[in-house]
Amino acid sequence: MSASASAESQTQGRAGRPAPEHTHPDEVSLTAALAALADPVRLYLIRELARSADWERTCGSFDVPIGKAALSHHFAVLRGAGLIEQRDAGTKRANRLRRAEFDRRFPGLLGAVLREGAADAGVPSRSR
Amino acid sequence: MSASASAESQTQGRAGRPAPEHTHPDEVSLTAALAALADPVRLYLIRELARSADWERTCGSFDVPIGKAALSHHFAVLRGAGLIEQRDAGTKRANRLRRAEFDRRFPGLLGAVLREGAADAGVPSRSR
DNA sequence: GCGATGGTTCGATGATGTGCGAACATCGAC
DNA sequence: GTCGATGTTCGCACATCATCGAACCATCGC
Repeated sequence: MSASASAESQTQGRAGRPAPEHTHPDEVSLTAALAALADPVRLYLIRELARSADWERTCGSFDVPIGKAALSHHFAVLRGAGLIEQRDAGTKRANRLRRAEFDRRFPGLLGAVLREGAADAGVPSRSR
Repeated sequence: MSASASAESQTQGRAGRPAPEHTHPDEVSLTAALAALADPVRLYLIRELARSADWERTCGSFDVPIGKAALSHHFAVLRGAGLIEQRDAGTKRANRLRRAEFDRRFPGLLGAVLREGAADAGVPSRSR
């Protein structure tokens, strides 16, 4: 960090919170992207985010049968795969699906995954 | 190759060999499909099979830096994900990518994965 | 028959992933 | 300042996965 506080702009750069590290889809390997998508919980999160407007959903607004710790981990994985962007909003954390960027990096991939309707849809079950 | 006039059936239903169990793409969950694709070795196999004609490549014809046991395992995974079909050909085992069937089940998925060119392409490295 | 080739199966092993609970940090509200 | 809500981080347990070497089995060619 430099002397003058930089970029306190739209992303609501507050001090204190780790200020989530983001990975751009361009820096993500196909294997990593597929691995990030190959999980029922994360798939569900992606699907829900795709149905919602940007920044509409906070991390806690998802009905998943896991604890906070595990959920936080899943969001970190999605972030690391360039699939979502996060922004601090007060005490909560808002999310957005990086559809355009991810689509440019992996054309058709997200579309194919989201097109898959009812099969794996719904709240993921407890069994892996 | 056509010299073998055993003519039991083309899928070679012989006794002895396990006669590889196949899973149709229709019975595969999206999660399972993605998990099967989310591995450098398997991704390489799929890519190579996509470049080759049906039944052209045998299991041992791939240049991968792993032992036979691991390779056999990977083929089993691909089979279980409905991605490939295998047929016994004498002492070898021939493979084919189930492109059409898989495409009907997951439209665009294989295309998106194969479209991804040089990034993860080539012989997979030793590091997972 | 015999041996060589090509794959599969069987443990074992190390790595990775997913889950939890507890402790901690930050923010908004009072 | 204190409290409650929201997430993150830290071990830790447990399951799954990828890999290996060795044993095994079926087939082909001789």
